Amino acid sequence: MILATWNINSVRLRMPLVEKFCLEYKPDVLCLQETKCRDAEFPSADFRRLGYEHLAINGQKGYHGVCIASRFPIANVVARAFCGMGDSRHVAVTLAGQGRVRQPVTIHNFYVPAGGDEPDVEINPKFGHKLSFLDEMAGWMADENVAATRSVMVGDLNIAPLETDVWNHKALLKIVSHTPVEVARLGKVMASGPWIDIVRQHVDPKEKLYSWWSYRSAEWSKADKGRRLDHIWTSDDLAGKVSQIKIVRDARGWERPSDHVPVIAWFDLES
DNA sequence: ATGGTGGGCCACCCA
Repeated sequence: MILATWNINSVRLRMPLVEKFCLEYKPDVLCLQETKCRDAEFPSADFRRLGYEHLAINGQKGYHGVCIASRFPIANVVARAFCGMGDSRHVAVTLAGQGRVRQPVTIHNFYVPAGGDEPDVEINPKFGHKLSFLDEMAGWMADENVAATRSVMVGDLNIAPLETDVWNHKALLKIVSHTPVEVARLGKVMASGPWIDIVRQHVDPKEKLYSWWSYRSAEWSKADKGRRLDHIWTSDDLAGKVSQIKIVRDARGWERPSDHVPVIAWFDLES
C-alpha cells in the first residue's frame, strides 16, 4: 500500500500536477492539504478518472481544506473541528481490511495552523491558535487512543522539529515553525500514543531533509533554504511494515508548483 | 531590517 501526503495549495489549480504525480508514483491513498475549495467544487470526477473512487473531503471556501483520496474502500469518515472554529483542518478514514490491506488501517490527515509571523501569543493570536490546536490534538489523540494500533497520521504540521529539518537551526530558532515552544508542543502530540516518525526512521536524523521551500526565495534549489513541515507518523505496530520513504523534491521544480512537495511511504500490509 | 512570491477572489485575507 502506497500512501502519500501533499500540501497542494489549491487542488483545482494544480490538478494537472496531481495527475502527473499519481501516474508517476501510483499512490493508493493520497492525503491533500490546502485544497482551498468547497466540497461541491472539489474535482471529484478527475480523481475518480485517476482511479480514486473513494473520497473523504473536508473543504471550505478559499482557505484550508483537506481530503483523502483512496483506491481502496473507506469507512468511518470523521472530520473533527478544532479550537471551536469551523476551519477544515482534519479528516480521517479507515481502510477496510481486504486485498493488499489485510486488516483495517485508520488514517488521520491534518493541516495544522501556520501560526503567523510573530512567535508570541501576547501579540499574535495566530500563534496562540497554533499552540491551542496542538494541545487539543494531543489531548484528543490521547483520549481517543488514536495511535493505539494500526494508525497513520499525516499532514502539513507546519513544524520542523529537528535541527536537520531546517536549513539553519540557529537562524530559525525564533522563526515560527521551528521555535522550541512549537517543537515541545509537537512532542506532546507525539507522546499522545506510541507514534513513530516513520520518515526519520528511514532517513538518518543527521541528514538535512526538507519538504517545503518558500515561494519568496529565488533559486529555491540552489539556495536550498527548506524546512521539513510535512510528516508521516505510524503507530509502532506498523513501523516495521514501512519498506521505503521518499520526499519528491523534484516536484518543487514542476510547472506552477506548490511550495510543498509530496512525502510517500510504502507499506507492506499483506502479512 | 526588509521584502521578496504565490494562493483565493475582487478588498484584502492567507501562506
